[in-house]
Amino acid sequence: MSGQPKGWEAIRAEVLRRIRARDWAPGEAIPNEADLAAEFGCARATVNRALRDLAAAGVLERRRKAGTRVALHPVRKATLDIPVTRAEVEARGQSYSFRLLQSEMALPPVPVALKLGLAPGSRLLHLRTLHLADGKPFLHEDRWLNPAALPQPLPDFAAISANEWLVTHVAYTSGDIAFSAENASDAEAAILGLPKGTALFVTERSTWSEAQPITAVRLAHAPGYRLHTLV
Amino acid sequence: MSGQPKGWEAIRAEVLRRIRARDWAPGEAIPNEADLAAEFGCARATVNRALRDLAAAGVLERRRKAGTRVALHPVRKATLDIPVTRAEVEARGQSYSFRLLQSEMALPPVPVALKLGLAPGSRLLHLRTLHLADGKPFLHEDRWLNPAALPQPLPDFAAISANEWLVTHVAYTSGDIAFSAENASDAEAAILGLPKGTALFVTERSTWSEAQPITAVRLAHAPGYRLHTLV
DNA sequence: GCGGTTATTATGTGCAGACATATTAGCCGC
DNA sequence: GCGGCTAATATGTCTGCACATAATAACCGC
Repeated sequence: MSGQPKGWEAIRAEVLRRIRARDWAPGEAIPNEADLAAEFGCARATVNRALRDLAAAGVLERRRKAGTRVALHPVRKATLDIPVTRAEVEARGQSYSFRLLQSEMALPPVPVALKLGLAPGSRLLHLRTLHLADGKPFLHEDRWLNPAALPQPLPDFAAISANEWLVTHVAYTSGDIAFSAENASDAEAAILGLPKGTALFVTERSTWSEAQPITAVRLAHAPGYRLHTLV
Repeated sequence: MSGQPKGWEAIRAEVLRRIRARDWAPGEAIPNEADLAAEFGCARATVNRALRDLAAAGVLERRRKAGTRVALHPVRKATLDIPVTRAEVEARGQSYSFRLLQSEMALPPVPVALKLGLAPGSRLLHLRTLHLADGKPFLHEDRWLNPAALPQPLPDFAAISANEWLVTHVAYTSGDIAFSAENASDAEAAILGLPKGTALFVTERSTWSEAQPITAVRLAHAPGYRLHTLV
């Protein structure tokens, strides 16, 4: 009817405005696509694009035939970027380097083997790497790699960090990430040059390619590390 | 030419397969939309939908005229759900409760005032809340609220947690979240019933409605807390 | 009333064509 | 060779139409 918004982003903005203004209250159904298209004077596909985007953001809930309604619990979703360590350090304007502390075939600890779903007794490549920013310890990486799932030949991990090599040479299909806080053990404190017990920000990740486990890694960040995101 | 995939998801899957199979290597440009549409025997809009989705996932990078290329640094994006504390506790199958420890108008510390962009001397409502899971300390919430930006009247925050009331009564337009690890201070350790120095997982959030600051909050999680997500 | 089948409805997706817009590549004059 | 203008090009978006699909609502026989 009245429509002056142009483009699907304008429509998204207007719908969002109405939700925020409580014109359309949480849990309440909003007009269907055809009606909105008529009101805004655009094609239904354009309205669809806008509403689909809001649904992806968790603001709306849509079901066929049932229609579109304002989400009751705005499950607020944040998206995190998971960069390569080198890029992360360089983005802070610091110089990046790393030292390979250990590289050997070994039997992984039970939790790692379980998590990756490996047969007992499978041996993996165990890498421990210290990443440095401006020469100071930044991150301790403790990684288990499944050679059977990797393209051969493997590189010299003292020359290229496993982190970086994997990103450019192995495509994973799925994985999971967990963040937590831990007190530094004696050993880890020594490696990072910190007092024992210092609170470390820990990232644990495991990745698969199809059904094959590729790697499980634990990253212990030096104090001051913050994972930041906008919503 | 050959195309049998049907639907934009099939096209996305096929493109992804080629990327993973290294048919199209990282950094390399892939055929343009028109060519792919011809190959798959579908409309360009359908290819566009698939490629747009992969670009949103960080797998592809697209620029007008420059074309589409496989992302060099698969800046993997993970989406986090940020639930209300009550829902989070109940999702673990535990019973939720909370205790309001403090509620008073006060002058916020400088970092908080700066972060919210407040004029010096502005007074805010300071709330401290202990959230419990099965009666045990789960989360210590230290919140500064800007009453000027809130709908009146304010509720009794001893009866409904600020967390929950805000979600259902105040729509924010933007905000930011940061995660870090900190050693528990004496005071915080006492509140959470932990030894001093315990590593705490800390979430800091601030939110705005338009240009108005609404709230800044610091959440200190008891040990064992993990933020988890799939990619 | 009750259970199960059928019709209706809102969203999901597809197509072909058109125009908009950002960027690059090439051209031109100096 | 170099700076700046211009044209070419790939993506971004919109339209109007069509059909598919999922889920509800209506109906009907019992």
